[in-house]
Amino acid sequence: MTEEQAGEAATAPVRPATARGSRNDHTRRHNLSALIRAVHYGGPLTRAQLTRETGLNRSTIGGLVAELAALDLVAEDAAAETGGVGRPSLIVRPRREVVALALHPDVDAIELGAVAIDGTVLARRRASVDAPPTPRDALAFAWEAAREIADELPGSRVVGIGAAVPGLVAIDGDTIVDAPHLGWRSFALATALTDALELPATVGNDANMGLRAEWSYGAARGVDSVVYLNGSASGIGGAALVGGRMLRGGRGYGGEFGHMMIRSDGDVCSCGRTGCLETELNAPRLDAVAHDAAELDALAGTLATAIANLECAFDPDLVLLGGYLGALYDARRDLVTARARELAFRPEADDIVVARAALGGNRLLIGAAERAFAPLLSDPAGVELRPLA
Amino acid sequence: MTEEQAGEAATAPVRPATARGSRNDHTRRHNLSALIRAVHYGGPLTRAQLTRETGLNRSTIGGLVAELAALDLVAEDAAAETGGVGRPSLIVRPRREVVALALHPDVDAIELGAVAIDGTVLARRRASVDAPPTPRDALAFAWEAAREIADELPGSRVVGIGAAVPGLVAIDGDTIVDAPHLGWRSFALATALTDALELPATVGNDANMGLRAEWSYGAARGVDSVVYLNGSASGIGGAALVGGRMLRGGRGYGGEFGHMMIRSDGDVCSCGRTGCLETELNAPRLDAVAHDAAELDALAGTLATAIANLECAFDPDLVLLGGYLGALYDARRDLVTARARELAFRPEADDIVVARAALGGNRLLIGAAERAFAPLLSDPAGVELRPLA
DNA sequence: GTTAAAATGTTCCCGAAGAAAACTTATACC
DNA sequence: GGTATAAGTTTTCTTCGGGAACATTTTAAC
Repeated sequence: MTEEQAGEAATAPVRPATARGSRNDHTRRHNLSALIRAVHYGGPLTRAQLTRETGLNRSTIGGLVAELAALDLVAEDAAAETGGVGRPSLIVRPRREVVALALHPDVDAIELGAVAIDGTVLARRRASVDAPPTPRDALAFAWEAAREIADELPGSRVVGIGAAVPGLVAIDGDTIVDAPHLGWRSFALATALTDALELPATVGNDANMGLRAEWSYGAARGVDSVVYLNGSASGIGGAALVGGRMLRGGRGYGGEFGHMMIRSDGDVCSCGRTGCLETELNAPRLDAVAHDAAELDALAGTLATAIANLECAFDPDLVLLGGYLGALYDARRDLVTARARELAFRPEADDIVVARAALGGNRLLIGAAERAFAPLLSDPAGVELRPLA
Repeated sequence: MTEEQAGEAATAPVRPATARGSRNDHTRRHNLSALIRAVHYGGPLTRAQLTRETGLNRSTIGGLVAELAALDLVAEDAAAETGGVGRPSLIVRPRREVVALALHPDVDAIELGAVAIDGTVLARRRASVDAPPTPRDALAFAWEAAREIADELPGSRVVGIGAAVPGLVAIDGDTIVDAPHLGWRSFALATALTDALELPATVGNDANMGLRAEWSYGAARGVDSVVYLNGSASGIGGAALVGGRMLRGGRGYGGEFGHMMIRSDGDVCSCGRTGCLETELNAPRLDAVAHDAAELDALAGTLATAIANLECAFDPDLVLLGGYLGALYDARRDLVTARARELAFRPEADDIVVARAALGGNRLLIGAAERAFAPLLSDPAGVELRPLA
């Protein structure tokens, strides 16, 4: 409701997705959402800060915070230290009892975590596997790990479960269309998780989840125009934030930068095409040339070419690199940046910012949990939480 | 305010651009905006249709339409033909007296048009030029043509002027950073237009304007995930709609697909890089091979490669081709589509839809006018219209 | 120590906005 | 001409946030 003046936003709203009119209570929902989001992303904040940040009247803030407190989503503490003159403002903090579960099945391990609404990972279970897990394996592990975590975190209330999967996930947030490294095809994981755990479930691509986490709590915090490239055992995952929104595309397959053509006379990729970024610049190849400076430079150049191409398409404020691409970038930081700026089409190429992803092994758990939290953040009063048990 | 549940939208909202709270009158503005948008894009609609479309109560619709009518933005007519039983609903239509001016300076001509709020081009003036016009030329022409058009359209009220420029335009919608074919650099065209015509002015890249027009009234109508490629005398312009929003990027340079690398061993481009799409597939080269079927096939293949790459990045619902790329597509329709599907990374590649842009010579005028209308559409009661005189 | 100033929380009242119900009007169908 | 139906109109009601007045809590000045 406040997105009208997109003067300098990275995207300009054109037509509303739906031309729905708005009723009065939408305003309330929007404002509750703004408050819970503020403390979700910004940590504990005083009511005075919330007043300034939202522009709402302090009497209104009082009412809204009271509602969030009644929902047991936030708690109010007296300020420990008083900043200055005047009555100290109450501190509103998100309650860590409010959690989301996050699942990450990958080729070598399955992981489940409980992430609090303030973004901290409260508990996690991990099982290494010799062969890629089947969906059944993942569901069984999720069920057992969830019970263990429930014992570990008594009194928690869970909003749902999010899963980050290395593969193509349909726009419905349910169906895994194709996860080649896991060998999963056309599996409705969210439905299966809901059946198994009796929780709302959402599934997403791992790169999207990673970028979401970095944007919420990591190196892309608050940056609304980001291109993300992550190198992992399952290839190169890509994602983009366009005007503060995740690029998803019509079917959910947007952001697959690992299969953009980077070299027209390149090698044949596992996907059947030639010269994909993922084929020209992958983990085995990187390992092979680890001690050959010249060849490492060449791979860094390939990365720079990819960055320049993505700059051309997205003009992002930040290019974020994770996994082995982050490692390559660290090894050849100046070369990558300089070459990307050299190859970039746009003027002011010195503004190009490349950085390494910040969140470590918690990234995908946090990202998946963010997806699970989304409905609660959009409509704090309309989502039912379930005791974690 | 109604974009919360992005369940199946092409983008998922993550954090609000600003966490601003909302006051009560925002609701009114939002609903007025929804109504004026509905008739702007959808043409005359009955009040009953508006009721259904917005979900608002019919008493509310009555009040809102009355306000829009008092602002002289819409008029209400009795229904000519009654659809069925019951009292006939009044027809709400946008008033053609409400216009925007649109300017399009290009290498071979300057054009100015007046576009009504229903999207019809009411008047236009065009001046062919031998050499690319200077900004001063464009301003002088705009001033004179605006006076002529004012005489032609007495009683009109104008919301502002939009300009579509072949080149890089800064995110501020004012500065032309670099328009190489015009030879314009670092020129604040919007400011200059406002000074000259005493009207609010906005400037945008021609490809963005073209896609905006096609999305509003053309081949991309209502499709929220679109990639657009337009071939013209000034090269290949690109634009993308991501989740219903124009991809702009951090500085406004997003969507420059004409300079994405399409061939690593390609020719040197005017931008200094090699293998840019614009260099591999341009108008002179197309003309040269017009009668050589094999070579034309090769160029169509290049186009298909570009489409496949963009599919990979954006997963759009539609790839729209304009200018000479539209002509090439028409000449090799099956080949382009088939090859793009073959080269595409994503599954269900048969879903890939390529189409030719629909709006003809009015496209850029309509798109530029859309930009000028934007503030009015967002806040119908808050924008002042000036008599066109 | 007392007092003033400042900043914030709290309470109560107000206007604005849309919903809903009741009433009115206009059309089709019999 | 009577009736059903759909929509416009008017009136009343609820909800929401804003704002003023008052209460509370701290710092700073004397």
